[in-house]
Order: sequence, then C-alpha cells, then structure tokens
Amino acid sequence: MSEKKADRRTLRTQGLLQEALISLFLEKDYEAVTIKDIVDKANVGRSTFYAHYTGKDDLLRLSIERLREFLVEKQREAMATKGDNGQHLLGFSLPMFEHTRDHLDLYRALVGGRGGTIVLRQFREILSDLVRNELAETATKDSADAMPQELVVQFVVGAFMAVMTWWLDRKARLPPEKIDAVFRQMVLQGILSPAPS
Amino acid sequence: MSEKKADRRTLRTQGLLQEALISLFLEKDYEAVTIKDIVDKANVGRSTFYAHYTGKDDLLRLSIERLREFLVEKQREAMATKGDNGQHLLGFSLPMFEHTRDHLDLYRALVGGRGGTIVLRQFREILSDLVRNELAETATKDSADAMPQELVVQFVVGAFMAVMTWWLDRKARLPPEKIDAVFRQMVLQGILSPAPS
DNA sequence: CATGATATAGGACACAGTGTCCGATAAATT
DNA sequence: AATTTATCGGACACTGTGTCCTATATCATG
Repeated sequence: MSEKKADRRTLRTQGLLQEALISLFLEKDYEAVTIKDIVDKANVGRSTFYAHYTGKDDLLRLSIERLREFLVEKQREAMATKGDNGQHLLGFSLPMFEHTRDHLDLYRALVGGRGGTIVLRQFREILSDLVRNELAETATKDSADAMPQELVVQFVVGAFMAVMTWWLDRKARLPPEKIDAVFRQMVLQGILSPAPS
Repeated sequence: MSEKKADRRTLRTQGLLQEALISLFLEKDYEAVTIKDIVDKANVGRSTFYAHYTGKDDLLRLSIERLREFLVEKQREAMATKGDNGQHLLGFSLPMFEHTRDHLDLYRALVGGRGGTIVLRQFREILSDLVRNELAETATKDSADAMPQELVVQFVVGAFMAVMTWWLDRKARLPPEKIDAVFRQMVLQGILSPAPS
C-alpha cells in the first residue's frame, strides 16, 4: 500500500475515532450508532471523519484489524512459550478465552448481542486464519485427511463461536480453563464420549 | 393473540410483500433493500405497507416465522417416518440439508453472504429449538450429563451452521447424504477419529 | 344486489442520516 | 519563518423513513 503516515494530527484523530466507536459499542447496537455520535464523542469535525474513512463500515473494519494484529501476536506468544508439550492442537482457544475474560465488556458488546454482520464476519475470518495455521502445521499427521481442511477449519471456528457466545451470555462464570476444556472435549472427541472429571 | 384474519385483501397484500422481500434477497443485501423496493416489486402502496408492518425488520421476522413452521413440520415428518431405527440422534440434519438443496438460491441468499443479523439470529433460534427438542428426548441416556444441555445445543447448532455455510459456498456440490455424514461424524465423534471412507 | 365497513393508493409532510464541497483557521513539517 | 497539510464548521443535495389524510376500490353481509 502507498501509505505515507507521518502527521501527528492524523494519528490523533484516527485514534480518537476508533476509541469513540468502541466506546459507543458498549452503549448501543452497530446500526444505531451514527457518524454524528462518533464524531461528537471523539470531538472531531464531521468533515474530518470523511477525510479518513469512507463511512461507518470503513472505520469499523480498520478498527477490527487492530484487534487482529493483537490476537495474532498473542497467538504467536502462546505457541512459543508452551513449546510442543502436551496438547498444542487447538492452542488458540485458551488464550482466546483468557483474552476475552480480560475484556469482557468489549467482547460481550462485539460478539454477543450487538456487533453487526461486519464484526461477526471479520472476527470469524480472524479465527479462521488462526485455526488454519494451526491445522496446517499438524497436517496429515493425526487428523483424518479424508475431510477437506477448510471444512474442518470452519467447523472448529463455528463451534468455538458458539461455545464462546454461550459463555458470554452467562457472563463468563466458568473460568477460562474450564470452558476451554469443554470446548476441546467437544471438538476433538465429539459429544458422545463421556466428559472428563 | 387477538388476530382476526378474514379479508382477502390483507392476505393478498401480505403474501405479495413477503414474496417481494424474498425475491429481493436474491438480488441484494438486506440493508440495501428499501421499503420502496419492496412495495414496488409487490405493486403495493407504500402507506399500505405500514398498515401491516412497523418496518422492514417486522416484515422480515414474520416472513421467517413462516419458514419456521415449514421446518418444524418437515422435522416432525422425518421423525415419524424413520421411526426409531438406527441413528435418530441428530435427525434434524439430513432433512435440513435436503431442504436446503431444494431451495439453494434462497438459502444461499439468506444464510450465505447476504441475510443480515436478523435472519441469522432467527435461523439459529429455529435450529436451536429443533436440536433442543431432540436432545430432550434422548436426555441423560447416552450423552454426558456433565455438560450443560444448552451448551451442547449451541455447539451443535454452531457446528451445523458452519458446515452448511461451507457447503453452500461450494454450491452444494456434495450430495446431502455425504455432507450430512461428515457433519454427524464431526459432531458425534470429533475431528480426531478417522473418517468413514 | 345494495350497503356499510374496511383496505388500499397516492401524495404531502416532517425528520434523520449520509456524503460532498468549500473557505477560514489551526497545527504540523521542513 | 515559511509552507504544507489537517481540521473545523457550515451549507447543500440527496435518500430513506414513518405519519397522516382523503378519495377510491374492494370485500363481507344482510
């Protein structure tokens, strides 16, 4: 991309706008948030908004991309520290649950109730990339190669989103380790095998 | 409800509006469809629309409820004809895949790409009810009772939606029986067990 | 078939939100 | 200090929404 980032003012404004959007998500649905709301909360002129983004969706997409970078790094760390002990197969899940618990309000707003199509789609995509990477490393090793990889990825992500939503709806009462164990159990062994503990 | 249905005119208009909405879904996204689009395609006055529905969402919700009735009945049939032979555990899935294949365009428009938050949420809810019923019948029998029922329901529904979306994205090339087998395999046995042929 | 009830058509209206454009002002870069 | 560049704030056209009203057409019923 031919991006020339330099001026402090642009960085400041973009930061303010993204913060404002996220903060507004804690109050109301995505559709309900107007550009006026955003620029008011950010103390930015309305025309300035359009100097940076083409519209609401644009700002939202770019904001979520920042979350992606964060998660990818988090993921990389987790993979590194844990080395290749025990079960590294669905290694993304526990860090995700932990990160979610640390930012409960935000996730409840984004993934739960609120958060329109865009957020969900993009969040799904980020997770898909994570899972795809993991599965690529352990490819054709222990998993059944009779199934298309991408289908397995989508299955895992769909299951994860479902479990996470259930967890969020109950205000994350279970500790991350517990819900993670249940998730892994169901995905890896299915719902017929007896549960552990 | 204090519903007094009688006049042919109201039935006619409501039918036209619902058909128009669905037909428009095949062309563009939910957000992109305006009320003007709907009433134009339905050949109905704009004010007449508001005499029946409070807005776009209202019409959409009621339209999907018709789909629910259809699916519930379909489900009831399938349960009856198959009796209690073989595996009736995830009995909803095969009929769903078949029904999807028979109305590919509609499902690709609703569940795939298009179809906003409302459709997905409501569709999820319908599926959840189906699965909940099934699981209630076979409760505490073979499944692990250590897991909350509702969590299992959400897991199954999430997995199903993921598999179905994958299937739809590839234009449902696999026959319903095949994709159903894969789905059942993954949900019941997990992704670690070897796949059947 | 006549009559009263009711649904519809179509237009006027106020309103909210979007996106563009422009000139004046403020702040950054060099 | 000079110049480039971002911001501000208002004006403007535009689209879509939801309400209200009246004349007209269609239905249900006796």
